[in-house]
Amino acid sequence: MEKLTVAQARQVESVGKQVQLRGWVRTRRDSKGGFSFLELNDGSSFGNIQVIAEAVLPNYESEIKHLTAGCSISVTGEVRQSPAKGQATELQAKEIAVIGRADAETYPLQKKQHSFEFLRTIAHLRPRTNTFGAVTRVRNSVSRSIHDFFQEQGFLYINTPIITSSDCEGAGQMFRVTTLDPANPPRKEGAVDYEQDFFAKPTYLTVSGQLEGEVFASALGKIYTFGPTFRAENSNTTRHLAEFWMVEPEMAFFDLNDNMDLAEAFLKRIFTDVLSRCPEDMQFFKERIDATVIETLENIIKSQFVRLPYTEAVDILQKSGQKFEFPVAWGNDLQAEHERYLAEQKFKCPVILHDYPATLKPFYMRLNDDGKTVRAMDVLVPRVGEIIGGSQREERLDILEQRMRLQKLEPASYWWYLDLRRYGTVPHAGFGLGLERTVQFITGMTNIRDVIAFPRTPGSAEF
RNA sequence: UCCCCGAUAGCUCAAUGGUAGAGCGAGCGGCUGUUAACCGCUAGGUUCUAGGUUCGAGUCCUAGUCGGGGAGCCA
Repeated sequence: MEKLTVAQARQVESVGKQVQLRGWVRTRRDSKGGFSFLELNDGSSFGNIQVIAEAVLPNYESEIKHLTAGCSISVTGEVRQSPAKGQATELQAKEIAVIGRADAETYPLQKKQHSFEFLRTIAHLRPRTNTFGAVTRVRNSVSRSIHDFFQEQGFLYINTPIITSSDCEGAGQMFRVTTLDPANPPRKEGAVDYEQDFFAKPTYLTVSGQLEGEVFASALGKIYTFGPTFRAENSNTTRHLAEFWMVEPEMAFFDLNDNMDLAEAFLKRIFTDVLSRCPEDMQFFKERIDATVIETLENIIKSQFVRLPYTEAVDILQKSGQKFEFPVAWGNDLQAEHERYLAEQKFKCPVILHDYPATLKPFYMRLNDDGKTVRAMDVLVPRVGEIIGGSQREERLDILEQRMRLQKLEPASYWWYLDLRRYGTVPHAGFGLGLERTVQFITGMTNIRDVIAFPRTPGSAEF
């Protein structure tokens, strides 16, 4: 007996095959003719397969008539062309074995739409919903494209440490990692004595693999990391997580323009792949979540991203005639409302803002000849905002040290990072792409907590 | 962290300070291949928690908890 996935059984090529399918019942419809339709899903595709269960099956009255959403079953039978509209094929059951029941009185998922807020409270069951199944397949497609894209271009996939001792990577609050007893830590002159901690120094969860990525780019040329990242910021928004996944390519001998070219090609590849690999899922997002998602991706793939120096952006915003809550002035960070105006109203496509004032950006970004701006870039997309942040890195030792002191950082504690500039320094660049924000943008899902399996946010780490 | 909003049946919501309801879901029954199936009946409530005002509180007040949206931080 050939075991097929639901996705395979839904293909017309499977008609005539005797097969076994295993999965979870989505719904049961009893027909007037004294038999039942079961909608079976196993996650292999968005759509279910319709199983025809005739009353002659020995367990029809005892078991099949009591199947409800959530029950797991194994069905053997013949794949047939469906006589009715709605599906190409269906499975004529010869035998249905109930593997696991799901008491309809207590099973939280019903044959109806649930709010995303409610589904978050049952994160262990929400992968069984249409939406979360579709999100999961899209997320997988994105991850696969990330590897495919970089591998095909000769990048090496490297794994940078999750636990770090750099206490100031520059990207905000960090989670401390310790084995000390919080109720009674060892002390030395009043302060906690971290020399007695596991690593004999304070350690944290990484906020970025960039600095380590630069180490490998400075030896192997083109590399990328792809892993979890942690920020202990008390951020309560639809775009922030305390634990999220980030892709960080780093390339030797790349300047900012090369970096922008790469980021643009990278995003276009991800979008192209998802449209071709997940058409059914994307159609669902279009119909139920955001009518514009497919069109938006198609337009982006065709068009060129707008590349706009910060200084020009300020000019455009000041002359826009728009009323902004926060005033626009050179040297100020652009607010969400400004970025949104540029991406959603002015250009209606991804915008790469670059060459920001040095005072707004971290020490490692390369200083321009004007002495006022750095070779930074942010890729902004409509609705989600910043999806990529990156820069050309400062490869000149003296300027890098100057910039560190200016930002009150101690060069000595970055001795290994500075060694890259002392020995065989080269111009290089890189960026970070937020995986969840990318999935958000593709799917139209409004809350980032609904595009990751088990979201970690302030006050919430259930499951 | 700041601002705003909310919490009532399993879910989504309604209820002028005066007997807590509907739709969906579930159970049972009906129905010539259904597909958000349809029709009928039934069951289902500590109105988030603790105080307070009132003859009387789901409704008003105070505090708290949790959730949502926006802002900041950023991916």
